[in-house]
Amino acid sequence: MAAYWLIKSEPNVYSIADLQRDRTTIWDGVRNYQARNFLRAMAVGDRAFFYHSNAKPPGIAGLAQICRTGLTDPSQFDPTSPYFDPKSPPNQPRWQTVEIEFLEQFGQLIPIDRLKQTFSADDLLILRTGNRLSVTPIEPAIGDRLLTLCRNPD
DNA sequence: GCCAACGTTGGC
DNA sequence: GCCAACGTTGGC
Repeated sequence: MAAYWLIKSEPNVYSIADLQRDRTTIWDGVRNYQARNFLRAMAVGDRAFFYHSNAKPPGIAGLAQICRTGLTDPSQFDPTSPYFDPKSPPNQPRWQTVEIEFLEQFGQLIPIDRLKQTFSADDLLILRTGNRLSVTPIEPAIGDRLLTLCRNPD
């Protein structure tokens, strides 16, 4: 049973257009244990809403699919990476992640205001004020409704 | 630029 | 283990 997730990215760092261009990417740089645990729980075939944070306006831009799981995030061992973690033991890496592939970019971005009109903070954890988790789960029924909204916003 | 809401760090 | 200080995220 494929699950839904929501992943956040600042579009000036990595956008849905970048994912479309690359087709796939390793979702590196997550350095929060709760978010990492969600990454560990992902399965191939799960779908992730791609949210643009720190954008004007912020909102859901597209959809991706998990295509590989259980990867060791290579950036934790790269001293030149902003995500370098010198405390991560090489024989027991702290940070795992997944590879995602582009599925679609929605015809228009679904701004956070629209999400708040349709869903509660219990439905979508990103709507909770002060929430900083970059990876969050979405219940199947909510995900179905959200996908319908994203594809038919008008 | 402001600030709420965390997570992390480090002294004790 | 406690907790104050600090840093970060991210909407507004």
